[in-house]
Amino acid sequence: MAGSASALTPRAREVVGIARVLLEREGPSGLSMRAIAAGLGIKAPSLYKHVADKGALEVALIAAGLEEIAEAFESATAGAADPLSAIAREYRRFALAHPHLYRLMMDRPLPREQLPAGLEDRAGSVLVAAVGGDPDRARAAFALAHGMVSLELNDRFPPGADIGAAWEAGLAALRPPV
Amino acid sequence: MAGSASALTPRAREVVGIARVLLEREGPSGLSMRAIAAGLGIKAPSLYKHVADKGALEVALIAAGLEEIAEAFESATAGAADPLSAIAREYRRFALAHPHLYRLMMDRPLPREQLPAGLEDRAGSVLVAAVGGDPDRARAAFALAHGMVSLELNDRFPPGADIGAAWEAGLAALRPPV
DNA sequence: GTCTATATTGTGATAGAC
DNA sequence: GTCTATCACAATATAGAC
Repeated sequence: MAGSASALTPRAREVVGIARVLLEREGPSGLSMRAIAAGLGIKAPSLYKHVADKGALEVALIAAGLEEIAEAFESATAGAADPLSAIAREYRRFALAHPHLYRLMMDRPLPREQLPAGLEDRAGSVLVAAVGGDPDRARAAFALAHGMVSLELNDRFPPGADIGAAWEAGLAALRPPV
Repeated sequence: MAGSASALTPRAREVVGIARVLLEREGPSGLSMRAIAAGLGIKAPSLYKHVADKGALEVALIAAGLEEIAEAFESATAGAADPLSAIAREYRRFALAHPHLYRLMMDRPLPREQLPAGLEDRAGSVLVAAVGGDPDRARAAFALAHGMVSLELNDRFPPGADIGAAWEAGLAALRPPV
């Protein structure tokens, strides 16, 4: 069975909440079991009563991020005149607001079997619609967006670059014909 | 002074060579000073007679990769009818052939002050020409390419996806008008 | 549900002899 | 240019008491 979303106990939810704060504030090296435990005022071994291991904790963080993105896409495109631009805006906003979470979500294969069923498709289908129905075009748009934010987060564009203009150049090319 | 390419001694070049083999064969966790030394038949502390520290070693790996890409771009576009496609083909080939080196090169800010002067621009100017002269379009093309290979390397496309078709959809949109 | 104590394994790096 | 010995540090995770 794919998509067995292991239900979290309330205390486990607190653990994940602290983990997210720590990740976003200190970066990936701040995401240690010791630090998470300290954030809750307990000791590291106690965490293992609430989450199986560090991997399960990371999966919970990833799932939460994906859900946020899917929701943002859905509400941003509802009745939008230019849904592709709306999605792009939300995508960039999410990545810049949560750079460490974004990297945790993207810099590795998706743990598909441990994610709620259908979660991956939720954001995907909105994007396919926004480019006019062609899945290949949607994948190119996904790559454009992921490439843009990942280059921006890693400071890979030259100092004077107009990142907004680069986005617009890419979106103009991929926008569906009127 | 930017671009102070610290000249490597012949022995240092051997160290970097082994490091690259190890990185590509074992992944980033295989790139330890102990393992590199073992590959040369010496002990880890001896490495510090040849390279300042692990960071300098990584910079040397990154510079070598960038030079390979710049050369590939230059020879692939010389007299090419469709230079953008030629660049895309070389870019993807490089990333798929050296996935761990590619990630080492891309998943962090560029160490610009420690790189040979002009290296970053070499690949960049070829790309700007290939999209017709617009730097914003060139940055969108860069993002598309980086996004495509990074999603492919991390298995982020759904199982049935036609990655070649997604590339073509993106390139068709960014190709300069005839 | 929390604790202490501990196992296990790893890392990069330095001092100083030869 | 290489060695041995070692520092200093960090990590995830388990056992077993309370």
